[in-house]
Amino acid sequence: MLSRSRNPANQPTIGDIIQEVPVIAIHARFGASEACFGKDEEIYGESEPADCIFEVISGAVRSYKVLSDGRRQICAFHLPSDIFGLENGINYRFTAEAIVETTARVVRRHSLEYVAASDIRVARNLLSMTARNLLHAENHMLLLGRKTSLERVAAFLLEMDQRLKGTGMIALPMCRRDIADYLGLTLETVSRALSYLRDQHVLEFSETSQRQIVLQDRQQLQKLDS
Amino acid sequence: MLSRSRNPANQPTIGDIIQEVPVIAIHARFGASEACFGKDEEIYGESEPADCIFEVISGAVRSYKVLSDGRRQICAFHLPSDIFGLENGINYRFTAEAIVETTARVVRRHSLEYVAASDIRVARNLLSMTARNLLHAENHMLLLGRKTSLERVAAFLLEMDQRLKGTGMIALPMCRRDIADYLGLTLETVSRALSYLRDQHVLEFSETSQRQIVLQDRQQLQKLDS
DNA sequence: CGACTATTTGAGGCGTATCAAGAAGTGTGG
DNA sequence: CCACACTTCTTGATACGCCTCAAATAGTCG
Repeated sequence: MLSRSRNPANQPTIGDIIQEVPVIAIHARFGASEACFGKDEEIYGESEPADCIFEVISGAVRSYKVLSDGRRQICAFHLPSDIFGLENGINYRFTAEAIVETTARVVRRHSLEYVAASDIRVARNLLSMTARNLLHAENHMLLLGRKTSLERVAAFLLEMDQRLKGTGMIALPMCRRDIADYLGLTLETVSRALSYLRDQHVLEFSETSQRQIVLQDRQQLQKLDS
Repeated sequence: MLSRSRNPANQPTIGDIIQEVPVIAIHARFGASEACFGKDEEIYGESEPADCIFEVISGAVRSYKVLSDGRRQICAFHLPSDIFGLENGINYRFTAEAIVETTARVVRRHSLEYVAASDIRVARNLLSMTARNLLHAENHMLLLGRKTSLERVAAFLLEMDQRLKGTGMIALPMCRRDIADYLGLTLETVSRALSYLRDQHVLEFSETSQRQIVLQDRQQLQKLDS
């Protein structure tokens, strides 16, 4: 099972949604294709018709909402093997942009819905994906409503470490402003929190880049996450 | 169709989930019963086994998470005809408490899942409910991450007005602290925002109670909501 | 009526935002 | 490979919005 083997965290891929069929078969069954997006390129805009569903192959994507005066809230980052663009209504609820050069598998929505209408296992996978997104959103509400800046940054680092295979070596694809807009802070506050954690020997920046972070004391981070 | 007639906003009731069967029939089919909860009584606790699904008949319920030091984030208020306690995982993700004296229809989870496993229309209704919850959570993330206290209170009033039939007469079942914990603020800040809106003639308190609010300028509120 | 809870209002403090400047990193063309 | 422009990140100084603490008022219920 191709789609299972690269899926340790039990997150369904588009292959899993149509029941563990190897990715190759999905292409045949759904006419899935691949698309490539440059850095900062928009993949779709908020309230556009939601025609396609995407699975990140490589790169990273941000999904966000904006207020009329430009304040932005990033609601999720999508990393390789993540699915995004799954909608129940007619239109997309977010704008999605590639954070770095990104390739994605693209499935037409009606193809998937056609199968889901007759196959209850497909429908159940759609439900479990949506439930997973809901779980993440609810935890993020607690973070945005009640955690301090340090707690937010600690939670972010733990989330990224976990999603980037938990090696303690985090290669962040996104800039400080993206992190800030995800955590409901400013980029300066994020930077200060990271510097503080570095001074406390909880983490280290790599020599080459401030986006490469090495976790040195995960227990301390977990304590900060409350 | 009983369940349709009291359902103008197209929110599925437990009746709708099993396809528009009148409520009477649900009781027979699922063995649904009714339960009553006193003010501040816990309905279920976070991470308890999620055995039951509830539909508010009368009253109001809050669903919340807490941090170890007591900070609380209310993620949703449940009003009459709302369903809550629907989980995809094994355990509840929130604590649910009655805000006032509340009666609810109770359905055993496995009864519903038994039907959903074979009936794709039931499964699709479960998906659409979860998607609706997700939509609300995502909008609330924007509020918690990026809106000012005044914008949050304005958004709250508009949400409550809409859910309480949009008459402009809002009888809030919850106290200021509950509102604050829903909006990621303190109760004093909520109180100050409401007083400010009263001074601006955007709303009025009823003579009898500060929980009865009359909206006088909804346009102004919508402007504040960004 | 009296005890208790909920709400309002005020004064002051704190945490994060804002503004600003410099350092570090990245990319491009010569 | 370096020079230059540009973006990203860090750090400092200050401002401000919301929180905290406190007290008075209003509302609720026995």
